[in-house]
Parts: sequence; structure tokens; C-alpha cells
Amino acid sequence: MTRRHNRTRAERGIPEATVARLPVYLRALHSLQERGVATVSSEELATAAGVNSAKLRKDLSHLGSYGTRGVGYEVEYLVYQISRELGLTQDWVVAIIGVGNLGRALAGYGGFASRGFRVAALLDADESVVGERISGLTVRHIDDLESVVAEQGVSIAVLATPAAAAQSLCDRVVAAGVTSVLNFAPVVLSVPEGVDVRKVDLSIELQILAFHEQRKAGGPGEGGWAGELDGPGDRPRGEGPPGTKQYIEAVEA
Amino acid sequence: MTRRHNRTRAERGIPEATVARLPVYLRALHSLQERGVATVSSEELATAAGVNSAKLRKDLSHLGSYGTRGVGYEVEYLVYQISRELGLTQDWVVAIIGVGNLGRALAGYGGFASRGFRVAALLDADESVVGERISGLTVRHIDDLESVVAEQGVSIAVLATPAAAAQSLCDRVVAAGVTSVLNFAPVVLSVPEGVDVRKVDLSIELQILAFHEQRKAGGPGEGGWAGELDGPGDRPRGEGPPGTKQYIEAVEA
DNA sequence: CGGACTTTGTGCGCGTGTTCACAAAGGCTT
DNA sequence: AAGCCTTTGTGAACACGCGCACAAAGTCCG
Repeated sequence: MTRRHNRTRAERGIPEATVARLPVYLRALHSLQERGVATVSSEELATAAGVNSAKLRKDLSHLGSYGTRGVGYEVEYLVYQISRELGLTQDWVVAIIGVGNLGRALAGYGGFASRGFRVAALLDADESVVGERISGLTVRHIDDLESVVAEQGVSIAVLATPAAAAQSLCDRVVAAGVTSVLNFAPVVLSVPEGVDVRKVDLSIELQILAFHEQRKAGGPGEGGWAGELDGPGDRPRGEGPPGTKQYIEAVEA
Repeated sequence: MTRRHNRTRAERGIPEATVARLPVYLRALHSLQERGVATVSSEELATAAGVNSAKLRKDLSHLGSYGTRGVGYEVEYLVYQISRELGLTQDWVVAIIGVGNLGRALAGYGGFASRGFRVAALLDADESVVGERISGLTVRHIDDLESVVAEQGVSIAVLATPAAAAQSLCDRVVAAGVTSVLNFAPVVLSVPEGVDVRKVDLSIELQILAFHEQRKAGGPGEGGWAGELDGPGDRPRGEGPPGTKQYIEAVEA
């Protein structure tokens, strides 16, 4: 441990994996705070967050040296430090684009406001929805997107539209100056350099679960590949693609 | 490339990172299929899926050798192979626990059925919701959870409940035999060995976006760390935790 | 005031995932 | 049938993240 200047830490670079866990730690800390806990050890906090304690300590060390050896971390202080690092000490203005089932659910989700996210606008293309009041907001028409973004100072756009509309709406919000997008539409968005996109895809999550579930039940497509090493029925490798032969057979197997 | 037996591929182990991308490829392939495209190169498919082409080829190589050099991949065949690997050639029975805003949105989400996921049950603890018909299903009372799981053969549970209820409901579905859980509640679930849990957390995604957004705007807490190398106002490292001194100052900064 | 005890912060080795770059394979043209 | 062109499949180097294990640092008690 080279003492020296106290800048040994990541100058600017907190690992992405760490950033993704900070919100989890923060939640655990809030929970502790509510229970009146003032101090917590890395071991306890790690358990609450569902991670390894060494990983937690290393994560926190990227923010600075905020623990006390022999004691642990002061909950309130840590809450503040993580909040500041994540940018939660300031307010973020969010616009939700698309007020279908999902958009409504998001508009009513309480987890946003409590974290410094202020849903300031709901927009939709459907005339029959425009004007409706949802969770204290009046739905605006998508034509007003640019002006709403400007007026409200929107910095994060949440796309909860059908897949077909997502890319063009994304282009519009980006053109309007938004540089962070949370995308619920099942499409890969392409955005210019400097714009961040995060994707939430329900169907992909289920598919990943299905993969593991299938594995537990034993091999792909049911039945697995009995004799892998040789003999007939070997894995179709370079079998010459879809002659429609063993392809169809496999379908019916 | 050592020819030999054609088992050089992962015997049973497809990397987790690859599994997470297969659904994305699958979606891109479906899109191509709808447009009547019969053959696609790794370069084209990679672009459509938003990944590097080498990565895509390596991912696909884990499933087998399904391409034709000089040509590319046959779309229909690849769709089938990926579907089979992910276990989408069979039906998966899904139960949604918690019929609030989010649960309703999920119940109405079309992206499930089209991928072999059949929502077979909706459950809630709120008497005033039980009996209601949503998306063709009648909401059952949570007391019936065990019997519903057994009767319908539920293999995947989707938790869309408040945080406080999630763990105990998770315990119940696991006890009832479910081994895959998709959790929307903002808590870390603990489950026994052999049970898979995937988490979708809206607020975490926003917090990660906020972190990057803040960074673009220049440093944490606004203002960044002007002189990092020396002088006063240096990064609080080992400054002795919350003496409440510069902690409070920073809050008001 | 000193020593025992607790807990942090991190060096280090390991495994996983990503990317480059290229030889081999197949199709296509002449 | 021979050679050219395209594209796959993968070896190898590199980057990243994880977790162990431990020294350093601090607390607390006698």
C-alpha cells in the first residue's frame, strides 16, 4: 500500500460492475437506516446486499476510504457518499414516452421519486390518451416532445413504446438534447456517441431463465445428445445446413 | 484448428454471457425472417444485434457449426437452433404474483406468448382484486398459490409484489416446486441452491444512468474535484469518517 | 499504556469474456 | 477444374472482474 498522495484511487474510473452494485448497497443501507442502525461492517452489509464482503469492500474503496478499521462503516455517511457518487443528491427530470400498460405502471411507480427522479412528463401518440391524467400528470401529445423536453429540462427519457416506434422516438429525444435513455422496447437502439442507453427486456429475462430451467431438466430440446463421441446421431456440425433433413427430424423429436 | 472429433465445442457449457445474447440474436433473426431474408452474414446479424461480429460468431460457435463459409447463416435454421438451445421449443408456464400496476402490465405484455411463455395464473393478496378478469385470466387469491402451481404446472414465477412481501412469497413458490423466479421487487432474494433468480430493477437502471449523466456534466456532486493533486479540498480519504464536518459542508455545497 | 481483537483495504492469482487477425472452407466464375 | 473471393471458426493476446488471504490500522479492555 503506497501511502503518498491520497489519489491512489481510481482517478475518474469507477468500474462499471461497481456502479451497477452501488444502488444495491444504497438500498440495503437505507433499510438499515430505517431500523436505526448507525454502523455496519462490510460482512453484514455484504450479506444484506447479496454479495461477497471482499467485493463490497473493494467497491467502496473506489469511492474513497470511508470505513473505520475494527468498527465498520457509518451508515449515514456511506449513504451520503454513495448517493453523491451516483448523482442522487441532485434531481433528475424524467419523461416517460408511451403511456400503455407499462408506461402507466412506470408513472405510478414509487421507487423513482424516492431516489431523486422526478417524472415530469408523460407523452403518447394516441389521441385518445392525450389529456388523460395519470399519477398527477396530464398526458401530452408526442408532437410536443421537443418543447416538453426543453421546458421541463428533461435529462432522462424512458421509452415504453411499441418496438416499431422506439428508434425514431429515440432519435427525437436525443436530438432534443437528452443523453440518457432507458429503453423498454424490444429493439436494439442505435445512438450517437455520448448518449447512454440502458435496456430492460422482460422477454429476454424469461428466455434466460428458460435456458437454465431446460438445463436442469436435462439437455436442450429435451433428451440431450446421448452419444456425443461418435456413431450416428452425432452433433450436427458442418452437417450442411438446413437440408431440411435432420432439421425437421429434430423438430419432431 | 484441430479437426478430430467434432466435440471441440463446449460439451455442456455455454458461457453465461453468450446465453444472455442469444435472445437478442433471436429477435434480430425473427425480424429478418419477417422481411423474407433467407441468409445472413455474421457481419449483418451482428450489426442488427448491436454487437461485434467476432463475438457473434464465437457465440454461435458454442451451439455448433451452423454457418456456411463464404455465405453466412441460414436464417430459419439458426432461428430453430437458438430456439431449441434456449428451450423455446417447449412451452413454459408462468405465474404472475402480484397484480398491481406492474403485474397488470406484465399480464398484458404480448412479448411472452410469442416466445413460448404462457401466463397461466395471476395471484394477489388483495381481496378486492381477486376474481377480477385481466387479459383473459381470473385473478386467484394468493392462498391458492400452492394448488395453482401444482395444477397448472407452473415452472416460472414472476414476482411483481411490494418489496416487503417478496421474500416470503418467493419462499412459498420455491417450496411449491418452482425453480425459476423473475423478481421485480426491489429486494435481494435469497433462495436455495438450484433455484435461479433474475432481477429487474427499474430504479437501479435509472441510478446507473444518473451516474453516467453526472459524469458527463463533470464530476460527482457537481463541480468536480478541481485540484486533485494537492492543496486543500483534496478527496476525503481517511479524513476520519463523519466527524460531521466536511460531510455537512459537502451536503450544502 | 500496552496488548489482544476486530475489521478494513488491497496485492495477487485465477477465470471469464472480448477482440483481433488469420487460416481454412466453401461457393462462384470463367 | 482451377483460382478467386467471401465469410466462417478459432487461436492467442488482452482486459476485466472476482475472491482469497493478509498486513495495516484502529478500537477496546484491563
